[in-house]
Amino acid sequence: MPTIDEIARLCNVSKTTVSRVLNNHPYVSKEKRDMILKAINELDYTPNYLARNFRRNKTQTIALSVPSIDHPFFAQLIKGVSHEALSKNYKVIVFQTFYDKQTELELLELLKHKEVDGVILGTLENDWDKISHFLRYGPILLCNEYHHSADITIIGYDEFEAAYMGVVHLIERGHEKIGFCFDTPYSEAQCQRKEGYLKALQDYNLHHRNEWIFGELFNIEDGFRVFHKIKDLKDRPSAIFTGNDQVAAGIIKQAIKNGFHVPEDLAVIGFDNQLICQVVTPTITTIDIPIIELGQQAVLKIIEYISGNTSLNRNIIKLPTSLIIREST
Amino acid sequence: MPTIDEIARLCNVSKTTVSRVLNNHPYVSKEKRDMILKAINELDYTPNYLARNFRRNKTQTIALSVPSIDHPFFAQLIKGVSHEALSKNYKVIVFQTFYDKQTELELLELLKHKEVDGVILGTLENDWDKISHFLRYGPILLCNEYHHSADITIIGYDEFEAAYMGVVHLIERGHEKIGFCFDTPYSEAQCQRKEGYLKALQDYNLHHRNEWIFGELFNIEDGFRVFHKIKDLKDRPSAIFTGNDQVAAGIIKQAIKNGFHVPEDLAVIGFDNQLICQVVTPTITTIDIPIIELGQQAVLKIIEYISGNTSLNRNIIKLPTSLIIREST
DNA sequence: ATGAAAGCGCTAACAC
DNA sequence: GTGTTAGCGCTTTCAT
Repeated sequence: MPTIDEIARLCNVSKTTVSRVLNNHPYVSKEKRDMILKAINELDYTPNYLARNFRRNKTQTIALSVPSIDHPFFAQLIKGVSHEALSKNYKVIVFQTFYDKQTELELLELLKHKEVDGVILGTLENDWDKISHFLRYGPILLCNEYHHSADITIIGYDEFEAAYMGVVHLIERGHEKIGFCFDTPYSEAQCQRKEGYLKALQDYNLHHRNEWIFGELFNIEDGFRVFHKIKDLKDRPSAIFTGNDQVAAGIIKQAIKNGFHVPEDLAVIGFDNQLICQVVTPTITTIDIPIIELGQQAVLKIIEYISGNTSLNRNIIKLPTSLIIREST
Repeated sequence: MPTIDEIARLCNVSKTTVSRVLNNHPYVSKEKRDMILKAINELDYTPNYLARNFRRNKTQTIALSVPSIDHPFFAQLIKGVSHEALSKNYKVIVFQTFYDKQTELELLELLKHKEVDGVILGTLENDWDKISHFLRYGPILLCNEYHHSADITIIGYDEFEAAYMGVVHLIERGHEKIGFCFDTPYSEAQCQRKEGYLKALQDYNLHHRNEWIFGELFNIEDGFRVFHKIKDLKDRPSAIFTGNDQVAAGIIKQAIKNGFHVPEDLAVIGFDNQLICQVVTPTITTIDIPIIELGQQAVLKIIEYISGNTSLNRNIIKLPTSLIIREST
């Protein structure tokens, strides 16, 4: 591959001038510019980005963490982030934590090693004080997760309100015994949802039982399992807020198989508004989340920080959610 | 951040010695090694990978192209690739082509710019001669796509056999009028499937009609649409090979909605064995593909090429597939 | 408007 | 075993 020196030599100019042309700097005569451009074309020259990035001390890369790529919610988040990043000339490396603390810390090492310019955490496995320590190596922001005090930008939606909205919908459908599902108990986002659930019950003078609350639920198979737990209960809820379309689909599938009518015997509400909602019978009522926008916003913010235009500070951005009513409630 | 020079100065050694310790070279006295390790620890020093990679002329990054991330098949492929790459100390950047030729060529520019060390194409949008030109900048290999003559490693499975197996299953279930779906007509992989379909019909003395063959089918919504096309046919197929679980799910969903019995009125077979097969009613018969292994193999191969241990040549690797019989056939 | 020269942080060929 | 030295390809002062 030719280098900038060869172009310079060929054109009888200094490499400074070639560099100026490459970077669209002013103060290069049209004459020289044209000559250089011609040489670049003829030699099929491209700047070596490895060298350029080294010199500029920038990787033009951002890291995105997700628990697992093959989860529809995160696949969409990745899509949003990748698309926006690309249009801003950034590359994205996706890092799966598999819900593991250590793996998340390894991701943050990328920042320390100058392998990425910034990190978007789409999931949060460690306590914040383990993570904040890495802020001195580059910007980090939270997307789709929440922390009560971290001094960084947090991009998400109102988890409390979304859960409240869903549970109120169930109540308005006449349900008085409503269950609740979540994934990881240490997620503050999940805790906010639970508060929304409890607040809705309280506002309508309803009560819950602890045995109606189920944790560690992530996918369809978990939904299969939780249905059987519900079925075996002496005092069963008549409706359930699942917090996850996959879990909702799993519950519905097993419910039908076991002779339940949905929504009559068990109403189910999902979360995320994934395509699966439209394909399950009955179709699934759910909460729509603007996932793509979540990713876009995160990219725009992290680039702002990388460029140094803004200094890091606490900044909560909440995008709107909406209830999508279908057949399962 | 401290540099290698500071460590060297602190320890009264040359940076060469520090570098040797960093890279686990032999011939460093235990005494100096310990002293250097201690200094590294105290100063919280990490090598600057931007500099190291520049020096070594390696990015330690591979690119993976997929049509779209939020497609379950590709999400799993990404998962397989990422996981394997990580364990080999490579980063992965995922690139979505959105089935666009130009976007694919932009991805290959990464290779030219030295932004990645190698490329795994999980989809193929351009003619091969447009792509082969980039081989001089680094290794490229095909995963899940096929080309009749490209002189590179191609990792996939026997598309012909998989389709043949699926169609024979339908025939054995008593069907004589069998339809076929595909996504893009220019994909050689898809063409091989079609040949498998035709061969199966031929071996059992059956015929097809051109109106039973449907193209440009990718997702659930496309499945919705194709069902209506089938329904409106005067002479309808009684079974359909969809080549895609999402499409199968869409067809089934609409079929049920329109009073069809599945599989009695219309048998449907999917492809990929995604989780969706287990959640749709009836559950979907499909072809299982070892997607994760596909990704792993691709990574191992590309790293072999990057390391220069092997020179590029035509090499077809086909992993085994299997029929998973469920309720939709 | 242009060029000379320094240097980013690291590795490796070579000498001792 | 260890150090000296050159240099990867580029950008960026600074001088002219």
